[in-house]
Amino acid sequence: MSKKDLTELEVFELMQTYENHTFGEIDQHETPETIKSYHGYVVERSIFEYEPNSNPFPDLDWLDLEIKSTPMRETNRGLSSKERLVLNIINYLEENWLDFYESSFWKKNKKLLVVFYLYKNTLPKREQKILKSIIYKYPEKDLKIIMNDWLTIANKVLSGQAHEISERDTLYLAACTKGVNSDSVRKQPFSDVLAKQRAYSLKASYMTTVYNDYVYKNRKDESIVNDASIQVGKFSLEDYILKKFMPYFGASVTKLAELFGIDLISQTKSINSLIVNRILGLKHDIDHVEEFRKAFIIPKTIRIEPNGKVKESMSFPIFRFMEIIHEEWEDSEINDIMSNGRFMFIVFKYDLTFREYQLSNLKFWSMPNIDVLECREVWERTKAIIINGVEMTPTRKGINNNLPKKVDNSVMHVRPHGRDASDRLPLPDGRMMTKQSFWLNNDYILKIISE
DNA sequence: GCATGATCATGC
DNA sequence: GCATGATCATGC
Repeated sequence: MSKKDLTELEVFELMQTYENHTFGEIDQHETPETIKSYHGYVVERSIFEYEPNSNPFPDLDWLDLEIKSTPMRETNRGLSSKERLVLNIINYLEENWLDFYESSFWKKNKKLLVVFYLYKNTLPKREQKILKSIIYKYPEKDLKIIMNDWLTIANKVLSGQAHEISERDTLYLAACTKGVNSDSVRKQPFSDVLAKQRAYSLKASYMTTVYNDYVYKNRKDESIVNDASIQVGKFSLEDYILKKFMPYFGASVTKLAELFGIDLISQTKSINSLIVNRILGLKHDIDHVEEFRKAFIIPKTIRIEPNGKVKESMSFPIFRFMEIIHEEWEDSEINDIMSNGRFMFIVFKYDLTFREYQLSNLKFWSMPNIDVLECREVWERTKAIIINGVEMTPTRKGINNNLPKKVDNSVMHVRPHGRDASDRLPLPDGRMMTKQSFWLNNDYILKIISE
């Protein structure tokens, strides 16, 4: 039977038969592993029997179905998408920037057959396995966010700023660079400046959530938007979140706690987060908000003290000494957070007149590349120190170490982060050390939220 | 007052 | 019991 006769359901059922199969088992053409898009080649040629191409219409055009393969990898937090899902290249000159439904993105990618496979850097490509294949249609509320993302990209091009496009401009759909090197540039319609070649892509955070939605249907993710929350071109996800906070700006922590029925006693370390949860109307943890996970939005509360300063640096998840020594910066969790995360800072500021903390500001922010480089420097130094053997010196205040300190870098440092000092992990040389994590410097945070 | 080691509160 | 966000504590 020709593959051209298959219905959508039959395509889905066909792909299920390949789950847990390696690409080597599927391949009927001895596809060389040196091909960059090896996995896609194998699926398209050996399962669907056509030559990979760059047509403007979907691969299985009679079904409006575009085929995509994407790697998942194992992390400390379960499976997560290894990279963004790259779609078609953007032709700035020929794209219809006035109508989303006429765009090359929508025409080619309105419906996707996504083949998730398990990536392991220890395995050759032919031994990597297909995990799941799904036929993916964007849920209505996702589509609105995607359309807003597309408009953001379109507006950059229409104002002659295609060279200023950044992946961080958008939430789910992004324009990622695509080309052999930074010399891959293209003309844009409303400026003489050449712009980097880019492709539409779905963010890795988005793909991770799509995968987990599919595999773990009873997940704890909680959505904060519905189909009507966002208006394309008028009201973004960030506008929507801001609107939820608006009524409470200027209110004191005491008052907000009272309003939401939160007991103030013995909750000093969590009171501000609890208030934020209630403002967003959450039942569960703020880390399990669907839209935050898809867009990689990282909520953080910040306190400004009576002296106008941020006293505390900002912590991130611990790293494992035995893992960081084998990692590269590009694959590290902290790089992912700083390069791809979008921070949502909720600021509580001490008011000198009323002598209390008040909810004062909400700010979305992404770290500039130049500061990510600083983080990298700290990370590389941390890795080197751990490989060379950490120096630990007992003092009256605890055990001092020689990992990167706040005074060493303007952006990030390393600090203990555990239940207490006895909460430890092994070092490469067998000694144990209190768990550590990366922290953004308090003065750096103050600078960001003051801008 | 700051820098940095240590610890608390919460949710899963 | 652990991970994590947030804050505390104290020597200098």
